[in-house]
Amino acid sequence: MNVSEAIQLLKDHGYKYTGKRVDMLEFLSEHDKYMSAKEILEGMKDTYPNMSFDTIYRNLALFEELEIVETTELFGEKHFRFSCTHEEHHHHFICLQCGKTRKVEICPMDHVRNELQGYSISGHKFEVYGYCNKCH
Amino acid sequence: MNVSEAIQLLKDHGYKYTGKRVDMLEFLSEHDKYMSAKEILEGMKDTYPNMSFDTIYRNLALFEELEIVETTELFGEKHFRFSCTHEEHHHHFICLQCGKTRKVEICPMDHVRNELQGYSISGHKFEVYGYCNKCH
DNA sequence: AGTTAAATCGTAATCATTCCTAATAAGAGA
DNA sequence: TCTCTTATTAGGAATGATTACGATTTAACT
Repeated sequence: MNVSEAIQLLKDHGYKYTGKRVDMLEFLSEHDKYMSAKEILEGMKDTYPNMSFDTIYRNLALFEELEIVETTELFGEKHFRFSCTHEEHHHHFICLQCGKTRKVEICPMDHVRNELQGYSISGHKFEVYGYCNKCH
Repeated sequence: MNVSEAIQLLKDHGYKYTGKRVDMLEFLSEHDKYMSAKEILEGMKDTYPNMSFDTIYRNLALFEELEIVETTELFGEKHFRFSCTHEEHHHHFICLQCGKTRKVEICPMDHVRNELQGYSISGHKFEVYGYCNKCH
């Protein structure tokens, strides 16, 4: 997934091409880490000083729906990052200081399905938290 | 962990024995599932019709600190359940309908530490979501 | 250029959680 | 049992993230 693909995806679903959406996508793409809505709004300030929270939240929700971004809950706030791969299922190590991530290759579900036979499984979450080399 | 042990733990740490705390502990213990603060307050209404949110949240935070309860985020709200074991590290399958849980024996961290050598790991989260037999 | 529906702004509303202050009650000691 | 000290609590106000809404603007199509 990159910015062009994301824009194409929006078009394919009948959504309009707007400067704000492109800017948000570029900002997300450039910053390879989990960010809060406020941080993303802050990052738009240079180009769009009056961008409203409504626009941020609405577009992020749209991006999430189209799987352009991945989300998680950190410190009681929803955080967003540009989807690092669109094809492969994966998990993350997340730095609690800077929000940067590192892919974790292993998926625990491979080992768990046997244990939960008969249950209807609709999803799972596996995240490792800590501090990256720079923040440690 | 049971109610008596929890009360003893409170005493050992210099906290007072109050009817409200005991009632909360009993309610949590009887309901073997994740519940929101509101649900727990609702459950207290019979015995303590005027119990305040402050009391609920303050005591739940205390219980969490003493590891009497386990917590997780569901549907954007913090949820609480009586700690099912105090000794062993474990994870849960969680029913998104009723909140009931089932222990998952496997911990993915056993397989992940090698992958993340050099990182400072401070925690992790692994939860499986779905619907239990009754709710399916 | 004109039309139309989507997108956006600015602000108000919502909802979970936290904070604050006066009143209450538990535990310790006399 | 009585009093004193301090933790606990009720009630309501404050906070902070997120959502909703009416008015205005703008992208996309004719």
